[in-house]
Amino acid sequence: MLSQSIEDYLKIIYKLQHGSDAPTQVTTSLLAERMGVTAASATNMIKKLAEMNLLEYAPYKGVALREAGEKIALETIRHHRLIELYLSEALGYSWDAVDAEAERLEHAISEEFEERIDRMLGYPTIGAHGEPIPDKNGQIEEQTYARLSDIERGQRAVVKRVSDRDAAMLRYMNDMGLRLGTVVKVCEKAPFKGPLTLLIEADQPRTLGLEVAHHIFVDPVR
Amino acid sequence: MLSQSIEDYLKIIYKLQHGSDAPTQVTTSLLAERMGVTAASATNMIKKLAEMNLLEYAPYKGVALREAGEKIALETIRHHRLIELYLSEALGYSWDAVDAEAERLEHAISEEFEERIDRMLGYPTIGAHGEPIPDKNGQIEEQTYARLSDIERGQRAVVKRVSDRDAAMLRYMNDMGLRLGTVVKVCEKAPFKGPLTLLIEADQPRTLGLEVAHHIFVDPVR
DNA sequence: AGGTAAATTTAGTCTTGACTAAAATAAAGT
DNA sequence: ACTTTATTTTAGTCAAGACTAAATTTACCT
Repeated sequence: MLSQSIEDYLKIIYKLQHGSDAPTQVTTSLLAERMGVTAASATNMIKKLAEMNLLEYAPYKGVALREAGEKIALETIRHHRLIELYLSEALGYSWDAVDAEAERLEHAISEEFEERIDRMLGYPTIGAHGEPIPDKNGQIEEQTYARLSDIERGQRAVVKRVSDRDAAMLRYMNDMGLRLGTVVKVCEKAPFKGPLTLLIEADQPRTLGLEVAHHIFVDPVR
Repeated sequence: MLSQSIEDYLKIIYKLQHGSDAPTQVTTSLLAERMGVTAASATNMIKKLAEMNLLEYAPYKGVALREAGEKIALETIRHHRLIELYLSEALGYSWDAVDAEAERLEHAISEEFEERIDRMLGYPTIGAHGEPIPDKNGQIEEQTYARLSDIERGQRAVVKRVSDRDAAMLRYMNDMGLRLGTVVKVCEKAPFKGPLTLLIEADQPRTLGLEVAHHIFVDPVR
């Protein structure tokens, strides 16, 4: 059994490698920042993980997962996303609360638990925030969506995925009526990186800052 | 936040102090054995817990929980038993599998999780193996039942609680048709600590070793 | 190409919670 | 009361995973 810490490092490296704003290199400091540790601590762990053949390590350059490391990362991500969805569907958790809870539970559940909630949820492939859920074999279907901030004026789009990095932002989106599947229309785009004016479903027009719109992924309609 | 290890020590001390076969003293070696560590390790932890005012420690004599320690123990036990019941009721876990899963989950869940499953279960007071579940304030109603091994020949009784220490034994009881609420009648008691012959509900008579019968707690009927 | 700033690694510590081996204490029998 | 045995504690290690401070490497700028 691998430590919680190791699973977290691998998971974060995977996300950095495959995320929507994926950096060229997964650097020590980036990893340290996401893990909430100092760069020195991250270096230590990286060396250990490289020793275990879980990742490729080029000192001063960065890291990349090896196959074994990616497998563990995907298994951990699968746990996380299944648990998030379960908390939301079966226990009535709100959008912004599932991540913190899943963060701890993902390391504590057994294969049996994973299988049971997977079955109860009907073998889902999309998580609570629209993320793809890796299957039991570690297969994952990465989708690429447009950012709401990049949608043209007048265009309509369906919310497909949101960033789960900031709970407060999720709460804000939720309060605005933005959920997965919500249809929005971009009415205005203020110049100089100004806010968008949106029509959310058939509601009143609302304005939304670019920063938030940048974290909402959509599928343009028609 | 207290470590998982500390919660486990406190929980085990509580159970040793209040269990059905409660020893006069909770000794270092008993605690070490239940924790699966050496006596030296247990001594270390005991000293630490005494330092934290979580327990009373008389070197070479034994330990007893102080109020603060008991509170934590009961909170941990509450988590454990609510999770066990949830696994069994909501996720279809078998009797013998819930303990191992709850052992890890009990340290990972939040207050919100506790409250949600508590509500979903209808604020239960009895756990999956018949144990009382402490309430949110740490109030617990300890019940004392007779052991099936002590029931007189000819007497009928209702299964109220079973020991959850041994998963294999739980599986065996389950296979025999023994559940909470099951009515049994003691038909025979073989001499020299021999087995019992039981009528389980309206089924065929079956024999049951004293060792197992010792771990089944019942309420005599009429 | 040289110099500086930023990023990274190294070196050495700390805490937690385990371990073994040895010493100390308590209990039990004659 | 003394000796033997079992239990408990002390002393000293170890591994994991964090930290700070110092040294090193890279990258960038003129």
